[in-house]
Amino acid sequence: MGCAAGSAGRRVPRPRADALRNRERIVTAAREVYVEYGAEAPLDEIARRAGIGNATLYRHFPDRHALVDAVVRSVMVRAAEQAERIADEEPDPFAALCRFAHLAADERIGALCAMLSCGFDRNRPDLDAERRRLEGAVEGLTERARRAGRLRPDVEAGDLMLVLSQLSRPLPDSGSLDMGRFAHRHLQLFLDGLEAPARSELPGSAVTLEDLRRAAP
Amino acid sequence: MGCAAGSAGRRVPRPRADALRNRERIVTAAREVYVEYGAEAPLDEIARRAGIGNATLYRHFPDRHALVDAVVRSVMVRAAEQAERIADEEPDPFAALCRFAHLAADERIGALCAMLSCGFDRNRPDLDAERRRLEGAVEGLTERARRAGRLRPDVEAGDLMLVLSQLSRPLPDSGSLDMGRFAHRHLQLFLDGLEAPARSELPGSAVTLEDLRRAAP
Amino acid sequence: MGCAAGSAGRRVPRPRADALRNRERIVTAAREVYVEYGAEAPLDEIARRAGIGNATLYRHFPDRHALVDAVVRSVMVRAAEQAERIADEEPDPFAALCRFAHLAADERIGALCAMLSCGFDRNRPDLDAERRRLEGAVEGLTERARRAGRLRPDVEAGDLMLVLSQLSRPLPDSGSLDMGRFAHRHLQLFLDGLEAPARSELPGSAVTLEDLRRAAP
Amino acid sequence: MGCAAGSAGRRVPRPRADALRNRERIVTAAREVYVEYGAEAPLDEIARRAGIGNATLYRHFPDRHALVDAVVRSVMVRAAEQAERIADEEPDPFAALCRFAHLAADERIGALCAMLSCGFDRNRPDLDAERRRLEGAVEGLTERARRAGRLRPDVEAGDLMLVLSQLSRPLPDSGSLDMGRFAHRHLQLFLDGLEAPARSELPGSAVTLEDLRRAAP
DNA sequence: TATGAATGAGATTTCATTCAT
DNA sequence: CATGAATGAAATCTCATTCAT
Repeated sequence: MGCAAGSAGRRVPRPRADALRNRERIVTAAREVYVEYGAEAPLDEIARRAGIGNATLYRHFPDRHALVDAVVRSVMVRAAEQAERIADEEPDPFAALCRFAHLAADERIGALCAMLSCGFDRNRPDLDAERRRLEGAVEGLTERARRAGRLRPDVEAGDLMLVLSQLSRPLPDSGSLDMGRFAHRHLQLFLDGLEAPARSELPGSAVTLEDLRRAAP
Repeated sequence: MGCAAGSAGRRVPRPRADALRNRERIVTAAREVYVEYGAEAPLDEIARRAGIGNATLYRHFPDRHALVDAVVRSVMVRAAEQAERIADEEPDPFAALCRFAHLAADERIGALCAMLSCGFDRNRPDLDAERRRLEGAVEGLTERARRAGRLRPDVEAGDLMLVLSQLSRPLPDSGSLDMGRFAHRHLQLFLDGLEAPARSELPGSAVTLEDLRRAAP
Repeated sequence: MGCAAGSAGRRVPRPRADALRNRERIVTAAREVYVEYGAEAPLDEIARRAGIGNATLYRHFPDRHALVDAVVRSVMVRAAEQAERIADEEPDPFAALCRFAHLAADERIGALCAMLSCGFDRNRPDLDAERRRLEGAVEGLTERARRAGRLRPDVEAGDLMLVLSQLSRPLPDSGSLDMGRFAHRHLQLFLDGLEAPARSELPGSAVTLEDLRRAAP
Repeated sequence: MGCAAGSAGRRVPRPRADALRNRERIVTAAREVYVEYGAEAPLDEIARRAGIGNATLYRHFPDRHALVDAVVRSVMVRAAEQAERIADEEPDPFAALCRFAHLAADERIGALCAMLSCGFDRNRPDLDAERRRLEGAVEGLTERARRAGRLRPDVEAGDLMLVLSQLSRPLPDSGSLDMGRFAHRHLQLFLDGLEAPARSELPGSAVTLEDLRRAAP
């Protein structure tokens, strides 16, 4: 069957190759720039870094929100892919959780949490699929660890995701400071605590992914 | 005769009472606004909130940096005071650490960590006194807990301060989300881990306050 | 001899059917959009409304001016056709004038007067034929009424055309206001005055179509 | 009694002289530019013409709407003043109406009708006073003429205002065309018709000022 | 001294027009 | 020939900082 004229006469013209490439370059540049400058980064800087005119950026993403959406989506997908891969490869349930956490930190998930938090907005049903995929993968990892008795029972996947994001967030203007070094250290410290038996009753209730989902602006 | 007009023509005018009050109001307003808007808050908004003209703000603080300095100094002092008070009042070394951490989170120390990180800038010797006072107080608390065997020995005061700041940072635009709830929960989770025996070797070396001091932009 | 494939290699390709249809759709869409948005309407909106790509629009009309020309030409032709038809059908000379005026108002001739005024530009000899046809038709109507003593003798066809355009121009952003209602009312009021005997000497001299012709930018 | 500390301790600092002067210059420049360019005139052009920086314009008028409001208010006041003065000076009721109409045309009331139509917006209660003043003055003139039997009884003040605005509107881009000449001519033609006895029943009902008031975007 | 006002530099966004598929 | 994409120039608006009262 031909890939093109499948269904009725509708015109769904396949996106042009160069446009796709540009779109990709914009999202990549945006992720870098967001990590570097924060979410307030000037769009012109993103366009410059992507090597395109600023108006081209607006053709692909009608406003700054749409670009953030795209970056969030891409980050979610990458994180989900890693979670799924690790679930397949790593036999030890807690080690799997740890590997995922450190990899996600390397993915700059914390630097992008400004945007990620938007991604959990219930008003963005267009991110639903990606969100559910990521949630499912992370919940799979935590559930497995919990069943194996390797995770404090009062801790949820949402707790992990939020702490992970916060601990790996760059300090604003922390030019020369290598946050990565701190992030991995503190993440491991935190993970160690997750495996140890509970010592105190935690204040508040567990943070579920549903909580994060309700959190958006 | 006022205390000012000591020698002949020299002018060492004691700051007027209203000027002092204005200065105070500006710093208070700035702290609120920074917590609310982030460090990019428009200076006019701060002036408005303080109930003064914008030019008055510039008379007291020649540029945006000077104002941040003042806010940082005030936050440092408040945190140091609490640390010192708790050290006096709380007999249990680990409980003292915990109480300090939660109180500091309530002080929005995380919301202000953008500015705090500036405060550790080596180029601001005018913050030296306050910084040393805060460092001393927190190191006192951690040292006491460590000696009592209630703190993982591979953890430093700087680790605590940094994690504390990160975990209590508000999510950007987290409108309806009550970060306080999460902050205290995750802080406690982290503190529980600090008390438990080490389960893994932490990556990187301990974060000392000296490290943070070197981190500034 | 066929008109097309006359000599050897010359290319005088008869316009393709679809190209003609596209051209027609563009002009129709442009007229609608101009009435709706004014002459500043984005060309992309016109292309969208016509259901074609924007570059196609440029193929047919090299610049915004050319498109306006085409719309003006089409409006002129429609108005001329009506004037000619009414001249044939309506025995009463003044009633003919009135019917033409009200019909032209319904044609949105006022909404398009921005462009019509361009149409009288002497620099557009390509509109000459259409302009002369419209002028001829309207002058025929006024001349007949004047000869029958039903029209103030100091009034010219150009006066009528200009007043007609002005009175039926939509107010900018007059969202809910039904200009049609006002236009027809005030047009009739004006026409009543045209039939009545002169009460005062009019300032200025009569507006001839030649005047309008010289008016363009 | 001092002019300042009249009532309680409220601070209503008298606007500075230079600011007032600037405000005045902006409004004047805006009126000119609107007449010339239409309501879409670039704000930078207005600022340039007023001889101030563009940001100063924004200090006085937070957005383009606020500036239009100010221009509308000023035009309304000038027109009302003229109507009142003429009512006092001109003994002949119909001549008074005519003088007002021609003067208002000279005031470029038609060129500004884009903005005037906004001025009749019911959502701008801040224009209420000026609007009522103008309405009152014009209704006074028409009522007097009607009572004297010098005005078609089926015509209202609103009809006059609207026709007056439309007939004196400049053609878009009518660079070299002297609209003033046409405006006065056609206005007089229309006014002649208003004094003559009715020849036909007008379509629609009279346009009251209330109608215009309801017309806004 | 305190203040409202002024300002230029920069950010976001739109649009007519050109380019490449 | 038709089209989506690209683009620079311009318009609106914001804000840190300086100026004048």
